Amino acid sequence: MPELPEVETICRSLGTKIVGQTMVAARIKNAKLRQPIPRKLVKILPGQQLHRITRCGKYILLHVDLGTLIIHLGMSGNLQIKPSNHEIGKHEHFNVTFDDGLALCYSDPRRFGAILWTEKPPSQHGVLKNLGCEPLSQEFTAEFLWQRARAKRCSIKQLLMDNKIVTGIGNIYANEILFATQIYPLRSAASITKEECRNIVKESRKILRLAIRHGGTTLKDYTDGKGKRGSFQRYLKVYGRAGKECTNCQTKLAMVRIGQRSTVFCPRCQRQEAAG
DNA sequence: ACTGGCTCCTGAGGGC
DNA sequence: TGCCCTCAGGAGCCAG
Repeated sequence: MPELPEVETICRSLGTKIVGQTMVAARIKNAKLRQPIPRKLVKILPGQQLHRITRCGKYILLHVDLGTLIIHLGMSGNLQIKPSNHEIGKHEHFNVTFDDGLALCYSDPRRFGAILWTEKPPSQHGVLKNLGCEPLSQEFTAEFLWQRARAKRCSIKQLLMDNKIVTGIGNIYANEILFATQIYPLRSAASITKEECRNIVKESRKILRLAIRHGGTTLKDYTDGKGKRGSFQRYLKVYGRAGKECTNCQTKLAMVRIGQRSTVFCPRCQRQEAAG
């Protein structure tokens, strides 16, 4: 489901409700996710206070007394706050209840997500230690992107979706960023100029920030921690619009598959050869 | 060391 | 109505 703006939105919506609360119980209904949910969580979480909720790429980190819960939502995962006596949903594989009568519930129909536990600094955990830079951080610069891109043989779109280089950009936002920068998605990453990198960095920040401000993109069932839908889907210019008119030049938008993912672009605005 | 392709899983939607 | 096929917001793994 979620890319950076959706994960960020979820973190913000959860924080106001449960940070500072103490866990009283943890339940695992179906441990079978991408990696099994550690059974020991049922024993070790009760009694621990939730201190902070942070985000690392598309990972959500719940910092408690003795360690950190690392949560990934995969394609269809969701985290929501519900009353602790709520009816357990069909795909609600895990939940934690707090001392004030609320529960944090993890649902994931496709079970591509993950719930992990570490007692070390989370940045040392295998899923986090190799993550690239945050696109909204100062570290993400034209120079950084250009240096990484020139050494790669993949397309620019795959580069943007490579979490070891930049974290948090998935298929929707990669499509939107390339449209905004008028770059043909199949262009080789190595052919992207420093000026184009500057533009990619600028537009990435702009699009991701705007998406966060609108609570993320709800295509089907994504909601934040309080069950509220996002509205950034209204601003999507290419994703999900194959065959429709380009908002810029009215040319019919085209679709190709890159690395098994649908890629929508404007054949006129995002020309294969450099403009000019 | 890279790269592309496959895979995990469920559900929705289209065509027949 | 129902069956079959395709597609879906992610990312780890493996062969080449």
